[in-house]
Amino acid sequence: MTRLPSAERRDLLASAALRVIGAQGLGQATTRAIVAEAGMSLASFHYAFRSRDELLLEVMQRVVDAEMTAAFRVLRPGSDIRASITAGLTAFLDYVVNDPGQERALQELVHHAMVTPGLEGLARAQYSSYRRAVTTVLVEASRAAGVSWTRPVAEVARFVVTFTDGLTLAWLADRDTAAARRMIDLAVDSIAALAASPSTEEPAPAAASTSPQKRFDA
Amino acid sequence: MTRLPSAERRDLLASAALRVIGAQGLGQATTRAIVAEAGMSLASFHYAFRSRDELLLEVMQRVVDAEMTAAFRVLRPGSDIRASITAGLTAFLDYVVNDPGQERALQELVHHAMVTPGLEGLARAQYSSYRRAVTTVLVEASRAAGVSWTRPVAEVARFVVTFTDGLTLAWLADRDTAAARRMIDLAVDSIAALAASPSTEEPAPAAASTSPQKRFDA
DNA sequence: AATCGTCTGGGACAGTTGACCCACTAACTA
DNA sequence: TAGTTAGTGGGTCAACTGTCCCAGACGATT
Repeated sequence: MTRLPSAERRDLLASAALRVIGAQGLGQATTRAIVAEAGMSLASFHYAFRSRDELLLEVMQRVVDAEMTAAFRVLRPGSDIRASITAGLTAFLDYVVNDPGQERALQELVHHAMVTPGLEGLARAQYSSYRRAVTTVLVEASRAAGVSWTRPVAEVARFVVTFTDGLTLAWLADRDTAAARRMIDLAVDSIAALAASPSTEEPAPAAASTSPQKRFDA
Repeated sequence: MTRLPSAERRDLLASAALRVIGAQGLGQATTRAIVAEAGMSLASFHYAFRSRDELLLEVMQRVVDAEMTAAFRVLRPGSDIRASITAGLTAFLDYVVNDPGQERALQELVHHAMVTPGLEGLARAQYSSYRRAVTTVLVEASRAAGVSWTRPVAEVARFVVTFTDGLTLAWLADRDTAAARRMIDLAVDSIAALAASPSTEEPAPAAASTSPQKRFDA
């Protein structure tokens, strides 16, 4: 095998681990399976990582980054808030459909973190950075469309993440993309109902209560 | 250990396995850990089950049943569709909060089924029976309230399940019950927006408002 | 009471796993 | 060139895992 700097080797092992976890589950992601996927020997593994747990930690951090940069990068906020939301959710679904393993791995790693002593906080952190990314997107989208959210943006962001998580899990289980797109349609209505135009009194589509007339910006 | 009929022993082992999986994850749910939790010997395990996989299969089927009977049993459809939805979702959240391990175990088992050859269909089946149960509840609730759904009930059911899954995952990760209840408020608006009184062509005016104060009653 | 099938406990076994060690090689440096 | 560091391969180890076996104990039937 060619000689590689340690950092790059860690990279290779982490992405190999991600592939194995996505395809066969965390339980099958043994050090041997991972190095086989990466095409190196066991010794190289323990040269780059002190232990399997250390690798898993690196994989988790890496996945969150990838998720945020890749899934929401495509968003192009426009003047129509509904179109923006649709585009964002559709891009997310496409991302999942395109690489189901990564998403599967992500969820399995979250579960792993939840039950592993010392890693409990990681699941929480993963989620909070996840929501923060969505919050940024939401603020940007509402600004571009000239609307404001009728609930705190953090709350809207949590709602969006709640939906995408459920969407992901369902799609991973039954791979019904058409049904997933129908869910996006419904979700768009729900989320758009939380946006109100401050200037013109255009009634929100369908009907959801925008009872507290208080507006939340950024 | 006292003498037990085989069926009851399978029962004991299955629920012990469920507890172990919920508390420590599927990876730690070894045959030894399971029999220790159940308070029996290894031999008893292989007397009741041919293999660990067979036990896991039984656990999965059992969990779906428990979920459906326990989580939705409490629903008492009333004349107000919003109240019915709120009650249903709140009951579900309470169920999760009350026994987080079971829900954690459920999700982990779904992931396990998704990557295990021969069990791929089980994840799908689990979801479909899950949705069927929700469908039943929705039909009952709309009938009691004298409203109809503006989208196919199956679609509404999928929407509800999508939401509850996302809600569950988020709560398991950060245990923020107050935030979860706020999500329920938002979801209730979204779902109620899909119900229309058949007498009027227009969707329900959503006179009921989202009051952040009434978050704590069910 | 004798017998037989049901059930139990302890122990054993082979395979797998994470971790590690040591001799070896390639690249860089002085 | 010689020396030093960074990286590698293969083999090894103890621990753990799922599974199995066997000697025996219980309960019902005869």
